[in-house]
Amino acid sequence: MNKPSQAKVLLSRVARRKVKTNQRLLEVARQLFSEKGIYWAKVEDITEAADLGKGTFYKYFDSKETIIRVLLEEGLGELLLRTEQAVKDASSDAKVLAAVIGARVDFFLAYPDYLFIFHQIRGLMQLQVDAAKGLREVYDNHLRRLAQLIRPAMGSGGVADVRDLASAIAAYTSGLLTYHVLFEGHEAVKRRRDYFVRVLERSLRSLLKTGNGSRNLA
Amino acid sequence: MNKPSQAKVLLSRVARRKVKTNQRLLEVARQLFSEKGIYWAKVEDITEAADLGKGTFYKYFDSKETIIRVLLEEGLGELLLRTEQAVKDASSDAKVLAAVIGARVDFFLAYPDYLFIFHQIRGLMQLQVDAAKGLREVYDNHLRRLAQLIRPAMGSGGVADVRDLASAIAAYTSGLLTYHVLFEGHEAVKRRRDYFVRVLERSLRSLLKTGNGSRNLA
Amino acid sequence: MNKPSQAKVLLSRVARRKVKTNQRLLEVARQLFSEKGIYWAKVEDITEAADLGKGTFYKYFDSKETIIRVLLEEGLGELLLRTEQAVKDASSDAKVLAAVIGARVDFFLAYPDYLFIFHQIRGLMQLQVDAAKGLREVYDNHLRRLAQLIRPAMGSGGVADVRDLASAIAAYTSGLLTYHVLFEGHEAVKRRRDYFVRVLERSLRSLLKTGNGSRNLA
Amino acid sequence: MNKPSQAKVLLSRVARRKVKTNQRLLEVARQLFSEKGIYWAKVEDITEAADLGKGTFYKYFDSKETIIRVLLEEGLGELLLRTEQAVKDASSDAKVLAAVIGARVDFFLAYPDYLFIFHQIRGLMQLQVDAAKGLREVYDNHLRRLAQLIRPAMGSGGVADVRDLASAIAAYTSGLLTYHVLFEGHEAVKRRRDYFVRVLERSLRSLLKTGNGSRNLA
DNA sequence: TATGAATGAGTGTTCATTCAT
DNA sequence: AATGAATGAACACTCATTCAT
Repeated sequence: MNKPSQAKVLLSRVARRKVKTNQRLLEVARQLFSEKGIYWAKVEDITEAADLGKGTFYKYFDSKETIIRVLLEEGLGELLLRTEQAVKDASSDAKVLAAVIGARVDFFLAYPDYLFIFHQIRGLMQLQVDAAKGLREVYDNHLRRLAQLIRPAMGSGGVADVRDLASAIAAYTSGLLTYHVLFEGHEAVKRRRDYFVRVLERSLRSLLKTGNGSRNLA
Repeated sequence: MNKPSQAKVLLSRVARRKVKTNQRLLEVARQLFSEKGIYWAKVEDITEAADLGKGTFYKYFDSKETIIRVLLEEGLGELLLRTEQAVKDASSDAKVLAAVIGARVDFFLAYPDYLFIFHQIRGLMQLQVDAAKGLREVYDNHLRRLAQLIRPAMGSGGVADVRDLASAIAAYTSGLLTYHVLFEGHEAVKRRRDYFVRVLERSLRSLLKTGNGSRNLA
Repeated sequence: MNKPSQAKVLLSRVARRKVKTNQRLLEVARQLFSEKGIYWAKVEDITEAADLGKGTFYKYFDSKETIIRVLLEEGLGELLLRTEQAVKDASSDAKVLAAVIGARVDFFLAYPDYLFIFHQIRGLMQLQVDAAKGLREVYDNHLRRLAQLIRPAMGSGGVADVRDLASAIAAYTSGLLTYHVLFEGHEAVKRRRDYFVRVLERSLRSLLKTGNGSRNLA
Repeated sequence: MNKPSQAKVLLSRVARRKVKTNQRLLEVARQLFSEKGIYWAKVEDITEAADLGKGTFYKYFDSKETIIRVLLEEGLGELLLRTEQAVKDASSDAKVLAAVIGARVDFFLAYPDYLFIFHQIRGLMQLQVDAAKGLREVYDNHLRRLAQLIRPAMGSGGVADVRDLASAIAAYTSGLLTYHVLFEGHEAVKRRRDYFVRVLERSLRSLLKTGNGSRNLA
């Protein structure tokens, strides 16, 4: 009765350590990718900043590409979580869009590194390059889930596909914020948070009304 | 009377050939940078696609970085040219903004490759990387000129600096189009050209009215 | 009591290996530079001869230029060490010059590769080429130290500057030996070691007496 | 009677022009090789300095290696010519050595570029590199002829082979001058021309007396 | 004949990844 | 598990040489 419990405690201590190392690598990578760019940030830069041996990196991630994908997954995961909560909390269908946008804006204001990383990854995804394959899948999955989330609240708007609205929400929000954070700084944007939410909602509603007969390229 | 003319023809034939090769390299680079990304498109990819020897590239451009900058310069140059014409053609100050936006939208619809290249370059510019230095200079110069162009037509709006409006015009336009061309395709966006001009004008005017007390980071 | 010692042994094994690899690279480079010339000996030739991967070279030396400089520094360092010892051991001021020359001759007979490498580097140093910059600094530093070493023993000879004598010692010794080792072979020169010391001393003393009103170009 | 003469005149004009271009290339190459070094001076540097097209170089010389060899041949040819004259002018056998040395010193003072070029070429010749083959042959030929020239004047000295004396004359002279021109400047050495001749004669006579049982490596 | 645009083998260097310790 | 020394494929770039004009 003691042994197993001891083993469990020991294991969980090791396990906790592993989780911590994993997170440290991800955090450091996020920051470096944002500062220096995905290609210019070297694996060794990451392990050095995380105060780990270079080999350790490969104990946690199969490759540099993998950590990029994991970072994308984590970011989009957290983003979805917040979006889900926002949808739940919305008092009416009419307020869902604003709530969703607000959640996403808040996410990027909480993790501005992700703005620049997502900018780079969006650039990557559209390239005819192997590195892009896995990323596109992750991103598409996020859009799919986002679409499911907002579908109930959307009437039969002009947009043929809620999926298109989802991708527009994603693109507009991070596009707009990337630009403004870059030029006005994180703090200034934070202060005008509500303004940006309003602008985005208006733009997206306008998109909704117009309809666009788009074919989704994804 | 024949000799000199012949010589001239001969000379201009060689000269024309050089100009053509230069253009071919730029065109091919533009396409490959757009398709595969600036990082993944190798110099040899470019020369191969242009059906030239690898060394030839370096007769025309000092380095890979140089061709990226030249491409940026050329693109922004053409963009400015069209913008200038649009401002001249505008029948009133009130129509200048729409004209400018229209010119820029038309540019990107004419050279969609530039959308993706600019997206990448904008990503590059903000990085703390040597490669970014020269590019930022070129881009800033463009924004400065754009600001000069629209200044006369702008009253004293809420935006402290016309320069901020200029950078917003640049960022909003290519940001919006990048996204829509990617997801709806070039043709679909072309058809809705006027819609996008209207959307952009409205967003930018809204920005103008709001004012933002931004500090320009550039 | 065992663990730390084990760890220490383990660490020193790796450390020793590193030192060994470093030395192997330097040795191989010294030999190849001497045999094939600094220009014709390629980095890959060196790593191949050292039975290492090409990338390993750059873990130990920043560039090919660096290993040349390190080789020069090491050679001149050892040369200075032997010269210092010789000066200390000299029983009188009058014997210092002969002792210094003897030490330098012995050095080159012990490491004949350095004769040819120094010949090349001296050629390099005088060129108006970037590669020469760092080397000249190292060499000048050596001459400066050599001058300090012999100054106490030198009266006020006809040479305005002991520094000039130092550079003459350096140049005459390796110049003469380079030629004779090349034409008579290492062994033959070794046998006549004392003869060369005498010849060099006489030539240098003659230089001293003459005086030359030279301006030192270094 | 007219035609051939015309043809001859025309031909000789062209021929003269060719000779001139040839000489210009050689002169420019000599200077650049001396200034920047044989490897660092590019073929294009030479043609550019000579104000010729790059292709023209290859109309006159098969390769870069060829021009180096021609330069060596020309230099050694002129050197031999002057040496021959000096031997002829010598009033007695005893004065031949001094005359030969004087002629060679004067040559290098007239064409100091050759000092640095010969330094480099001597370095090259000893390398186990293909580029060295042809050069060694040219140099050896010069030494052979130099030996023939001085043989009559040499009694049966201690040197087993006059050939060894010849190579010593060649090496000592340019070795000593290279060093002194480099450190004291061309002008200073010119002023002390007679001193250097005396020093060299003494050193070489000392070599003669000693004998060395050397095996010639060439 | 003179040219210089074009070439591509060859070089130094980088960096993601592996693996012995 | 953690490490970091070692690796080598891959890349940007150079330059002697060729050849069409």
